Amino acid sequence: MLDPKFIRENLDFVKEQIGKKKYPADLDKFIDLDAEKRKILSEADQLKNRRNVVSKEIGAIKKAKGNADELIAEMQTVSKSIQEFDVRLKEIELAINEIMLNVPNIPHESVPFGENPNDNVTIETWGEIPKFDFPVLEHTDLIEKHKLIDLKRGAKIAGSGFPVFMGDGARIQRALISLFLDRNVNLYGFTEISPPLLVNEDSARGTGQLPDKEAQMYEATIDKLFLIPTSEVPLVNLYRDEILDEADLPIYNTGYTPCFRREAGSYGKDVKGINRVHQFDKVELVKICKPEDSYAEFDKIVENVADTLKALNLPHRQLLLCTGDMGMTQTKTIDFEVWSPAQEKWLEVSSVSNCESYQARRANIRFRRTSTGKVEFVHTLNGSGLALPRTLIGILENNQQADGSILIPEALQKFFGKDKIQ
RNA sequence: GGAGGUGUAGCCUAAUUGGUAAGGCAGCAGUCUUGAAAACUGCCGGGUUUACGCCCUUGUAGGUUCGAGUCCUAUCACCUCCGCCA
Repeated sequence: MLDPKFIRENLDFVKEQIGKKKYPADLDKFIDLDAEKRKILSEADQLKNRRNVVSKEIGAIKKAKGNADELIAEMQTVSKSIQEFDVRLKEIELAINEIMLNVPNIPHESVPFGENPNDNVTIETWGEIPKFDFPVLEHTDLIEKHKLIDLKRGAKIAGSGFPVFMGDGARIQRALISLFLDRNVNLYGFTEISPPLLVNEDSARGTGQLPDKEAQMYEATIDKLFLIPTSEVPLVNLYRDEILDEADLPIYNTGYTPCFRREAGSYGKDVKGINRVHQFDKVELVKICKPEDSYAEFDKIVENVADTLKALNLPHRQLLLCTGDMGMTQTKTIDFEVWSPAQEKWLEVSSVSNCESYQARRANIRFRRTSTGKVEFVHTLNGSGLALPRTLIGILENNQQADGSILIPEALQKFFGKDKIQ
């Protein structure tokens, strides 16, 4: 959510900026409603003040055994007016809220304008794209050959897109999770969090999954809970409706969770194997910090993620997303993509974003600045570090050998327990 | 799932038959001091306002009332006991 005051005072600028993203919003209507709201609020406040003052008088008169019938009669009509104002106010606030929840965040000045993914900018490419002197197998073949993942049985017990990891497949998943968490905690200073996998409606709204991405989430309707599409949701909502101490910032949280996504619109080649699935594992990075620090913290997350990909020796590139390809809540996003030699394309394994105060405003996460004593919204950032399935594809495909075996990256070996799959 | 109890600001604790949230601790600033402690003064939930001020806040949402921490309804969290359960 954007600052209503900022919109009011910079209407043209905001219109221009959000026009660069693909989310329509009726800001003119907001301006009208906002003006009406403030008018009514001030009138209602005056009446409430009158009621408070007179009610006190009535109390004093009653105590002195006097007659307050006239004042009480007046207050009856005043109270009725207040009630009418409050009803109208609630209607307006509901309407404003609906608009505001659909106004996207304003892109950072460093973000390139663009219509679609073609306009994203590659800012760094790392590693050598491997050359093979034998026919390259796709990950779908490799997982079958080594019995790492059983897609058919997964489809049987749950549905298409619910892979069953088994044997070395299950083990390498566990190894990757351990590697990621250990690095995030020991090298980058994050605190490990193991959160609930289901969240309530307020949490889903707090991080911006509702109302924008409702169709992407599985819902436990009887209990009004949502299966998390990313641990960003619980990791940020931990602090919902809180005022944090300045001394506690920045907060660095990392968490491993399964993630659940309905992904209704996907089809075709993209979903082959484990390229895109309904349930997958991910280790997430979340930061809560002061506004003036968020872009430095953003750069640090990007560096951390790149560092981990290098540790796995995975050829990858960084993309600065253009305005048209960004999500609603972000001001700036850098995607990390790993090279798939069999599919001959780049696969997204991480997305690092700064939400500035957008999520904080929605989720009402603030901090008290010691120097001024004032309460301000925090900035929130998140990044994957990393998502497992495509990272696994990268490892399997890039490290395959002529004899069909797969070498395990050195950094992963101590977690995996051996140096190859064969 | 059943029964009972408890929710007041960071923490602890008051508030008469309904009369508009008292106080303490911690914390922050200042005075005093060589420095510190102690003592004293002010601040010490949120919003809004240049400011004075005003509005909101007793878990949450409603209701009754001129007026609700207090009465009524619903709901949530925690504690105790019972049941079920990895």
